[in-house]
Formats: sequence, structure tokens, C-alpha cells
Amino acid sequence: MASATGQRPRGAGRLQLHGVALRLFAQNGVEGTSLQAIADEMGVSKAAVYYHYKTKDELVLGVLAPVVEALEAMVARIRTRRGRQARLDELLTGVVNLAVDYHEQFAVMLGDPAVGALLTTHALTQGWDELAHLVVDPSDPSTRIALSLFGAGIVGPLRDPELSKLGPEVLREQLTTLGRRLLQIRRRPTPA
Amino acid sequence: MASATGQRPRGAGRLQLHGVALRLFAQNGVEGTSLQAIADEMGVSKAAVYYHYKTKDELVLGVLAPVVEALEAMVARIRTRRGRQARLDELLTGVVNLAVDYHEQFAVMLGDPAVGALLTTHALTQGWDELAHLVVDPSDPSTRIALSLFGAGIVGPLRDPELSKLGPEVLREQLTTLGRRLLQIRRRPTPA
DNA sequence: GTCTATAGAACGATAGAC
DNA sequence: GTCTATCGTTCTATAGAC
Repeated sequence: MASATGQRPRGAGRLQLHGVALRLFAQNGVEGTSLQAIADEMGVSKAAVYYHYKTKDELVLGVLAPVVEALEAMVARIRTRRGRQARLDELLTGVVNLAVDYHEQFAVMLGDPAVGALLTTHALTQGWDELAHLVVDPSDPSTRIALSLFGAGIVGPLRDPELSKLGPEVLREQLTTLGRRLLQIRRRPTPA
Repeated sequence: MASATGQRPRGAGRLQLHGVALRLFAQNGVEGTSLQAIADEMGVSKAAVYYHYKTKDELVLGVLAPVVEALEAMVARIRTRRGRQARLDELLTGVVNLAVDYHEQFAVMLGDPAVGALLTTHALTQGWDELAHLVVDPSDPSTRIALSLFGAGIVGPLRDPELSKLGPEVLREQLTTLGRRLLQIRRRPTPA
């Protein structure tokens, strides 16, 4: 694990690569997944994987790029909101939608220690603490704890195979309800 | 990663070993922590570590043994309770206490994919699904989702350095409150 | 875009001296 | 209980042919 410039791949087989790599990363962790294992799963050689990405770090960032971009877009959307309650509501629905739509990427990004080390230089990591202070009252540890609990816990039900069988619509609704209950948000504010 | 018989170490330096290994496991993951790194951190050689444990797998299980035993004791305690509500309440307070008292072990055990692979043979893993059906109504996905969310999320605030500064008593109380809110438990039932 | 072959480093684990 | 030295394997990554 060294540097990572975020260069994007050029081929079309990159979609299959992203899919296979993401599945293995989510299952065995980033450090527990060798490029050899990815290549074997794809039925190609290790060198073929290196054609798409120069290093393993860049592969990881490439796989996670969609959710990172979506997360940045969400943060930007929150900044346009005025008032903590409106921001908190936007954060809640945004996180739920992201977690449901990208639940494997989400789990790898939040849960894998190797990814944390990779993203320390990334702008997103610095913006996270700032976001927390933007959304909840710093002198209110209770809400901060609730938010932290929700953010870390949301991947739990999505990982459970029996629960994820309920489908994205049900999970979206249930997680939103649980989030509102946890953060004590009564209703959605008037949009924009 | 192969077999693991759970042999306990014989020395006194094992406490320091457990401490150092646990800290590195929590920080960089199990697969991201080499025995060389542990040895360096302790100021000894790699072979000195192998004196305490024959394999890395056994070291991991040795480090996690206290929380695994505490978890098994908690499960046994839940079985003695009658009625879902009483069991759910026992589970809530038990998990909160375990997570606060063993928060690093808890995070490693639940979050690290390598540990999951190690514990598949363990009796605890099989008992978990049974426990879920014992505590919540199988036809009530909402509570199951809430429980899964809480179990996965509880390590979030405990990992946050700014939140863990609040101290174990505050965290215990806050997490219990949030758990009751999430699971909609009104009050503690009469004990035993 | 994929292959074979391989370099170079790090890993888990062992042997044997002290 | 700790050391040095080493074995065999696996890993990331590269070179060069097709």
C-alpha cells in the first residue's frame, strides 16, 4: 500500500473486474484478497488485472470511486441546506439511500481498516468531522452518539443475507424509520 | 489461517502480548498485522511471540477469548429468561456492557473478516442465529433489522476517539437509552 | 488485452543455541 | 523465555512475447 493517483481504467472488462473485486473485498477484506484470487475468479491471469490498474491501491480506489463520488455529492447537497434539522434530515435520507444502493462498497469503505488508511489523504475523510459539527450540535453528545451508531450500524442489516432478501424498498423504508426514531426526527422538512 | 485448538499460553508476558496484538488488530486489522509488527512493537523478536502461541490463528483466538467467553455467558443467561421482552432486555443490557467493557475485542470480533472465518467452526457462531429467533419474533422483520443495526453500530461510538472520551459510564447509559429507543423497550422487567 | 515467467519483498512458521 | 538464522510460500509488481 503506497500512493494512489486515482487513474481510471480504459477497458470494458473493468466492469467485470470491479464486480468480482468488490465481492471478494466485501467477503474476505481487502488485505485478505490477493490479486491472484481476483484473477482466478475472473478466469484470467494476474497480469491481466494489472493491465487495468497499476497497483492494488488504485484498484481499491477504482472499485470504491462510485460511492465516494456519491458521498461527496451528498455532502455538497447538505451544505446548501440551512438549519441543523434540515441538514440532519438530508443526511439521514442520503446515507440510507447510499447504503442501500451501494451496500457492498459502503461496507468495504467503512469497515475495512486497509481502506481507512487509503482514504486518510482523501478530502472526504477531513470533511467528515466538519460535517458532523455542521449537522449536529457539538454540545449534544447524545445525538452525536446516535449518528455514529446509525452510520456504523446501517451496514449490519444489509450484510445479513436473510434481511437483505426483504428487498431494497423495504430496507430503505425500515432504515429510514429506524434512523428517524434514533435521531428523534419527527417529519421531513419542506424540501428546498 | 488453518486450524485452532484454543491452547492457552503459559507465560506472564502474555498479557503484554495480548494488549499489543489487540491494539494493532483493532487499528490495522488482523490480516494487516504481521507477527513481525507485533514483535517490533513489543521490542522482542518474532520467535519470542511464537513461544506464546504456536500459530497466528491461536494468537487471535487467545486475544479474543475473554470476550467470547463473556458472550457465551450472556447467551446462557438469556436462555434462562422467559418471554421475548425479558430476553430482549437482557440481550440489550448484556451487549451494551460487553461492548463498553471489551470495545476493542468487540470491534475486531465483529468487524474483521478474518475473524469471521476463524469463528465459523466455533459454537458461538451457530448459536447466534438461534439466539436471534429466541429473542425477536421471526415474523417481525422490523425488530430484527433494528437489532442487527444496533449490534453492528454499537462499535461506532466506541471507536470514535472524541466520543469515547465521554467515559464508560456515560457511553453505557447513552447506548442503553438508544438501544431501548431503537427496539422500543419501555422499561426493565422485574429481574429473575 | 492477455499471456508466461520471474524478480524482490514480506509473510507464517521452525530449528537450535543460549 | 528470548535469540539468530533460515525454510518454504505467497504476495505485489514488472518484463516482454503474442
